[in-house]
Amino acid sequence: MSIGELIGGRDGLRIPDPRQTSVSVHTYLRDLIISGDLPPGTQLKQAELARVLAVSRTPLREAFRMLQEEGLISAEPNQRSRVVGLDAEELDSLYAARVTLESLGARLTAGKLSREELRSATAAFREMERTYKAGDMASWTVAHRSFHRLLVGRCGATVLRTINSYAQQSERYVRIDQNQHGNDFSSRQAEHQAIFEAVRDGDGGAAVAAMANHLAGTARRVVDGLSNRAPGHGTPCVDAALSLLLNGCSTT
Amino acid sequence: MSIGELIGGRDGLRIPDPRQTSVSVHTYLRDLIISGDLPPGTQLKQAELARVLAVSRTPLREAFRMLQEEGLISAEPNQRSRVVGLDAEELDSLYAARVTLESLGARLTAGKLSREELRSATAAFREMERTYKAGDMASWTVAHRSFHRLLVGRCGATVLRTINSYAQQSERYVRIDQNQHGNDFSSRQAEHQAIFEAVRDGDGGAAVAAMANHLAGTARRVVDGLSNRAPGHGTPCVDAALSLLLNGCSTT
DNA sequence: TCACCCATAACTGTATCCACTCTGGAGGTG
DNA sequence: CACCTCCAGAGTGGATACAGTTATGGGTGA
Repeated sequence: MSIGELIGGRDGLRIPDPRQTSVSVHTYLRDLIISGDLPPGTQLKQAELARVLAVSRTPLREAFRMLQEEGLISAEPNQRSRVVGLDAEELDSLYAARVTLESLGARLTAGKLSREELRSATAAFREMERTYKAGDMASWTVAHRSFHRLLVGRCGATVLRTINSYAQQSERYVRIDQNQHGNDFSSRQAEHQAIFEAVRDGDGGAAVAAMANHLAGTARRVVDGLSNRAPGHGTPCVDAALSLLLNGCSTT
Repeated sequence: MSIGELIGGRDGLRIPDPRQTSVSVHTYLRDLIISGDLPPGTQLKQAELARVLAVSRTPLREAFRMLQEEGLISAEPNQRSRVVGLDAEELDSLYAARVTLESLGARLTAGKLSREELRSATAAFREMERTYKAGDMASWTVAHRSFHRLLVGRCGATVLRTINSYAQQSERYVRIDQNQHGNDFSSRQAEHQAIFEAVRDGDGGAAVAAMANHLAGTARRVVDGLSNRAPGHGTPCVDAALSLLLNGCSTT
């Protein structure tokens, strides 16, 4: 399957600022990978992509380097880059780190959000309900992303970047989750509400517990879904992280 | 201060594989930044750097994009890139994440190292003692890095990449720590030993406790050292992370 | 002394060229 | 028929030149 065919139905590349074409290309390709339009294993040929996107190879190669640094594509010398896929094991450890980091982020953020930020979080929460009921999952994803980002907003720029990167990585597989378990929305929304209230009220412990349980639940469903086609092996890493966050290191 | 002068005393750029000049340039520049030879705020001019390193701008710009993705340099359109510096607050949150992630890594690795890996860790441990007594801090850093990496070796490729990135970021500031507190080597080495034994014996809880305490101690010294020139504000993020790892989320 | 302006320098993107490497198929060999 | 070798074409990586745009810094005038 050629790249031109794969992205044929999508919106084309937008370059709002011609001074940073490589950034636009990077964002565009990242979205293609995260959305699943470029499935794992897809070969990315520089010349073909440059022709399809109507940019030269120079900014394209810079975008490749950024994607490579994020772990989304592979890059071996003189070999075509490929979209990287995660197996169940890797996804388990990724989610374990995500559970841990976002829980820490929620704890560091608890009680520190401004009135303005709290209002934004509430708005995102309501937007999630609205878009879900309307079946507009694309907008739901945007609101969901914004909601989670606000609730870990005080953990420093570097850590925030990592959390975003992990969220993007795992978002590729959440799509599976959404399709398979589309009807337990209300319980997930209740989890979101619990996180929000704990962070709003400055209860760091509750924020950690709520965030950890929420993400661990997602992780279990996603990894299970991925394992349907392969031998399932559970989520040992996520379980370890969850136990660590809830009970501390005393319980081995 | 020009770049030529800053790196004049150092070894030049080595390009072992001419097929990946950009990777060599990336590694070289990263080392320069981490070592402090390029202090925060240093302007990086593409043309000048390309001339000094005897490479063209193409691989140089790819290296810049990778450094930017790692948060080591800033990149605004049509502006010179600058080496990014961390303030005490950002360093605190970075270390909080590092404490959390590496403790998780140690837990996931506990009891899973092969005999070969355990031997390598022991060798690195002894090398740290030898090089420290010999005053060869460059070699000590290499051994120390290797030691820490081995003890979190089973936490998945993505997380391992993050841990490495964080370690590099903070390594820039540990140098200060080494100079100021060079004489408590024995206690730090005891901490290293405690981590090693817990991981070797498969005691996940002890591994977490040992790793968390070790890194938190380093964090406090480093942040304190950084705050000498600025108003000190302690390490609230690291303290929160440490409490979370040791006691779980029940204690707020 | 300070504010402003302009020439210079620097960055970005594009295009093109060349060297090197890898891939995949044709053809030969056992 | 399976396997190997070899080679042409495709692909990547790097160097260089050029155009357009912007920041910078020093000189000038108030």
